[in-house]
Amino acid sequence: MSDNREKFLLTASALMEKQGYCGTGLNEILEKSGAPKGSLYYYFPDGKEQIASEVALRAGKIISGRIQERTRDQPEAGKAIHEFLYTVALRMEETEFHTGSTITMVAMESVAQSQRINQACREAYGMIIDAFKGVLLNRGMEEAKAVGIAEMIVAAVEGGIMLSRTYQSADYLRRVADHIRQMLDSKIN
Amino acid sequence: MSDNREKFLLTASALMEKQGYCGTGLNEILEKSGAPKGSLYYYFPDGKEQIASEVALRAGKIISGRIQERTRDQPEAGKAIHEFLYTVALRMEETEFHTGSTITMVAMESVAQSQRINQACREAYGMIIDAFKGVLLNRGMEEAKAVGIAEMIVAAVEGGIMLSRTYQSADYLRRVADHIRQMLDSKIN
DNA sequence: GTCTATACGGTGATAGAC
DNA sequence: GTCTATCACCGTATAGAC
Repeated sequence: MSDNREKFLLTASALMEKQGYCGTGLNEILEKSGAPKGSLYYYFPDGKEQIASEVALRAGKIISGRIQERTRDQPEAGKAIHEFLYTVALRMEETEFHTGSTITMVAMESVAQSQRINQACREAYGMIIDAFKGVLLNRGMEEAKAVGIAEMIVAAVEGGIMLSRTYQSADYLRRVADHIRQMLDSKIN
Repeated sequence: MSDNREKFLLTASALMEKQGYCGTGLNEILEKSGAPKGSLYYYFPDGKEQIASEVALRAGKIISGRIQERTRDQPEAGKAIHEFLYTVALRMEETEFHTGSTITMVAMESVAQSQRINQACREAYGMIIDAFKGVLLNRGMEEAKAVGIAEMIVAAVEGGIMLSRTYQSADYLRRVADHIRQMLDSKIN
């Protein structure tokens, strides 16, 4: 829990979110973090692979945490998730669309690169799916149905983020959010 | 339209689909394609950037073409798209999940890398969205509605492919396909 | 915990001969 | 059209001093 370790991981997250795993060099992370060069392999003895794994897990924790927090006060599932996704869209605009896809960036490359990173990405996505599932369960949806719908939400949202990133317009994600809300409202039957 | 140029582009497509833009080296493409080393910058004077752009555009053409062909004989939109997506799922299983995401792989990295590649990815996604839109229009859906739904389909499918890739299970994509069919059938009202 | 130095292979790209 | 040689730079990782 050292300060320099934390600084390093934070910078690595930002850079990999923007450029991906292969596109981000250790030297670049070192530079931008301002962390001491000598301590890299002290904190991360397994090198880049370990760093990327921790970046993915960290993102999974943060995002699932945000989902829980920001949906807490809204009793309707559709409205709660819709509001959350709109804040994500806003954040994408504020960060020049270099945000909202840490896990995706690392996950896509990991399949051909590293078993360890791939496993971390699975766990990270698992946390997010579980978070959405929790929102649905708390509003009275039955377990079996909630898992499937939570997966659908994650798929649609990740795709929407990807389109928004490519076209540099958060409206793709917003339309996905609108559709999800509409779907959830109709599923209440 | 030389043979060696074609060989080269084909190999580049396969490798970038698997490993992404930064993760794929020109030397690797050269080796695996068997194309002559000396002709790389003769066919692609703008280097890697040009290659990736052509890879993305090529993928857009191929995929949109497949959508048109394989949905032609099925009069119901929901069923047609569902069947198409199931063939994609099958193909993912057959290729160890290194398939179905050429544009996505290149697109995610391109935003921070190259304006030119990014533009090519927009056009490529445009072709795919148009292809799905065409399927819906041909079955009688009105224009304005069709664009939005086509975008939703692409978002959900891309997200589903990404989850399938990460978890090495085509069932994520299949569940997305099931959901899309259900959605389209209900939209007929 | 942090530093410096360094090893070693790889990267995209270019020049000039044939 | 293709080849070879070569460029300058970058990548990750390690060793050993402090």
